[in-house]
Amino acid sequence: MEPDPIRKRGRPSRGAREAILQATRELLDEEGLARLTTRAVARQAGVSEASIFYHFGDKTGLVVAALEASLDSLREFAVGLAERAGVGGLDEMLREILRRWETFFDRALQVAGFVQADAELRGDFQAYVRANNYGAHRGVELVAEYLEAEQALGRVREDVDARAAALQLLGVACVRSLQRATVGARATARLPSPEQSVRAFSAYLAG
Amino acid sequence: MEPDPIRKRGRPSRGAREAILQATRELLDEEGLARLTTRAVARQAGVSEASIFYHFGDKTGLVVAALEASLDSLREFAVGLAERAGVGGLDEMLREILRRWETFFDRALQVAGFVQADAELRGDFQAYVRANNYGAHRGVELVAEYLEAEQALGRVREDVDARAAALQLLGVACVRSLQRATVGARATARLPSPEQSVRAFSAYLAG
DNA sequence: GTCTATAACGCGATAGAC
DNA sequence: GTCTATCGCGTTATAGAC
Repeated sequence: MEPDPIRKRGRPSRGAREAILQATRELLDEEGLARLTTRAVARQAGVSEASIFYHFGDKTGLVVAALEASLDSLREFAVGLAERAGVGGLDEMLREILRRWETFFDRALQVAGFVQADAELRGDFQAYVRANNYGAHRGVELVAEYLEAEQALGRVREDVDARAAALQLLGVACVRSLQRATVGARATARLPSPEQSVRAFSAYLAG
Repeated sequence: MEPDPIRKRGRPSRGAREAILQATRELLDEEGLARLTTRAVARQAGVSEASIFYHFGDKTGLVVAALEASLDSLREFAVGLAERAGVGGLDEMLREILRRWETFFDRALQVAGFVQADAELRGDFQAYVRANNYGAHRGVELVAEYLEAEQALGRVREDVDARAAALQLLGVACVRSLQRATVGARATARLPSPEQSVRAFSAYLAG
């Protein structure tokens, strides 16, 4: 996916598609989804606007292609989660879960909120999410499976509701991410720290 | 969009300001922030675009004025929360908290995400939030104060970390709201229900 | 496949009459 | 205070040459 780490300058007569995707990711991080225009992407990638439409059909196709890649990291972590029950400390893993999902929510919130702000876009986006079986419930299920695996190992009390607990844990990450988005990165310090949250949470889990 | 649905009776030669605000709120709910144009507001309110700029200076002034009002309901509930400790069942109150914040997050997520999607807008918005001392930490503090008041009454265990617990509770509301935004209203059924969440949560609080 | 050029449109905002 | 009319700009997307 990243054969050419050199920033594209001039006209890439081959590899325009990759240059466009790379430029899109960069602009998304720097400027945000609302400022992402086909014009800016073309300029950053060193191609013409027409090439974007040739390769991706329309602007939506471009954005979807660029965002899909962002999900890969969390997906990889999440699907292997239950298998790692018993490995390392429980608190350690809970912190890692918090950290991973917080990073994910940073992007998800941006996309979700942007899409939510446009009634027509919203419908299309929800259909896309459903078709790919994305959604918060997937995360809850995977984390719950991990907690259940820990229950089987005796590190989590049997009478804990794993799904409810998983939702609570992801909720902490979600609010922290929202706080960062609305008040700024440093303002997350005004919330209970991840360490404090995990300590309280594992006190509950371990009884 | 049929030609001129005439939602407003005639031209409000007085009360144009109120008509504009009302139209703004309606359009925000119906179409979303991204589709909110001064043109659409003018049409819905039955005034000219120029009147909007006369009364609110620019589009931002209009949006801020309209959104401020949306906060009133939660603010009123939240500041009186601690005083209502001991009133009614604990579970009942937890459900009410969940319900109130979920409604709030439905709007907050939309605004936060939209703003997050524009780098320039983001800075201005964060400054505004800080100036008004808004942010998730306010909610955490107010809910924590309620839980502490319940601790004083003996309905919540003394060794529970009230702030960490408050963050968990609001987190549940936040994820549920995000699920609704991304997957659709009915998809919240794929998460643990508010009742299930409250049951697990109060089992933790009460020991 | 990629370019240049431009069409077609909607936007926020303003000028000036009344 | 409110209107009509319009300006200037940025946007997505397309046509047609090469």
